[in-house]
Amino acid sequence: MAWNNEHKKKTRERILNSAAKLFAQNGFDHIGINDVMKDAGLTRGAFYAHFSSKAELYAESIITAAMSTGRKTDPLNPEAPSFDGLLKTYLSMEHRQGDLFRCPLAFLTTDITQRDDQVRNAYTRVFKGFVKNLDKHSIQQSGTKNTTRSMQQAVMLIGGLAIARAINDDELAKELLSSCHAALATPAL
Amino acid sequence: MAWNNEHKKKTRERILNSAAKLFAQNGFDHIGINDVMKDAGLTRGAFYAHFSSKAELYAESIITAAMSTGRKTDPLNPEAPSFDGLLKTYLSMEHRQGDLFRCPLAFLTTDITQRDDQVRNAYTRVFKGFVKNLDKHSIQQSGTKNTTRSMQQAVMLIGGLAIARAINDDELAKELLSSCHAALATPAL
DNA sequence: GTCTATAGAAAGATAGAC
DNA sequence: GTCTATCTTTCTATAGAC
Repeated sequence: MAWNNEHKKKTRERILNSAAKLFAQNGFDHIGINDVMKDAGLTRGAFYAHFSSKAELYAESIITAAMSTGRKTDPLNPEAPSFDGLLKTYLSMEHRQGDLFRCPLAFLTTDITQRDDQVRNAYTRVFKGFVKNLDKHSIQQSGTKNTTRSMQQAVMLIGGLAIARAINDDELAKELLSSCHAALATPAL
Repeated sequence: MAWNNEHKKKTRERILNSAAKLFAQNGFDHIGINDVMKDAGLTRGAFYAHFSSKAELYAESIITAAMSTGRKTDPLNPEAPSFDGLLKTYLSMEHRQGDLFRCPLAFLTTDITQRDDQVRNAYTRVFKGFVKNLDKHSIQQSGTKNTTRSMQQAVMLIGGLAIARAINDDELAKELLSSCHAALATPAL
């Protein structure tokens, strides 16, 4: 019984990690339950022993993806990079590519709009956490918290990356990402 | 012959307008050719007399949607609003709702990432035009052109609206939109 | 819990009548 | 050019064996 529960939990996590990766890269509609299960080393039929629907998996995978990239952005985590290190990483061409890490806030922005409340709640929760982390960085840097400024910073990061991913011109994407970096690195924002 | 060609052109435009509206509101995968044709007052089978594929229709509909909202943003158009009027309109809760107008750059940002080059080229072209219009506003206002700043402004507008549409919390969305407006109205950007 | 098999629905694209 | 009918594929979700 204890072993079974442990095994089920591990399997569930494997499914979630596969889902977080595949959904972020390809969007909800282009990934089937089959794809996720295959990536996790299982088959279709086993899915419903872990989740009740594809939408539920999607919502949970957003939280999973956010946690795996978000640990690196919490300034209270001793392993987290500096604010400028965060900017460089987040607004990099590697992040745009999405092979190693992918923030679901930027990779799934408009994908979320078409989903049910279960999914949109998950996205909203992750966005609030993202802004809260930027608030913490503000406090560390300047001693003051300014949520308006944190939201502007969030838009510049998430929006900049999302647009850089949409456009089909690598040079323009580089210029766009570095423009966003410049807006955040100077005292402007 | 002349009448037929004129009629075909009108029909094609009706299809494009329906597509621009439905795709922007619902994304590529949730709108079928059937939905578009029904909205245009026709049926499925007639579609392929006008377009060769759904992807081609999507690419063209992005240009159509951009033109219908973009005329209002070109400062060289005498009917266009002031820069601050543009900010207010673009970052409004009505635009977030999308009933009257919808900028495809913000409504389809991550949707584009999954499509073929035909579609991504259209999006990229529209984005470049958007930045160019912001450049023109800069010149009118301050006499100097600053493309880096125009890109930052574009990200704040497009990204802010896209995120406001994704989150499931009207109050937070209002706060987010007004934060973006504040960033653009002050001399900061 | 995981498998194979399948039901049932939706949608892109084509064929052929008018 | 537009219609109806259809081919074909894809995918969610369920049933039942092990």
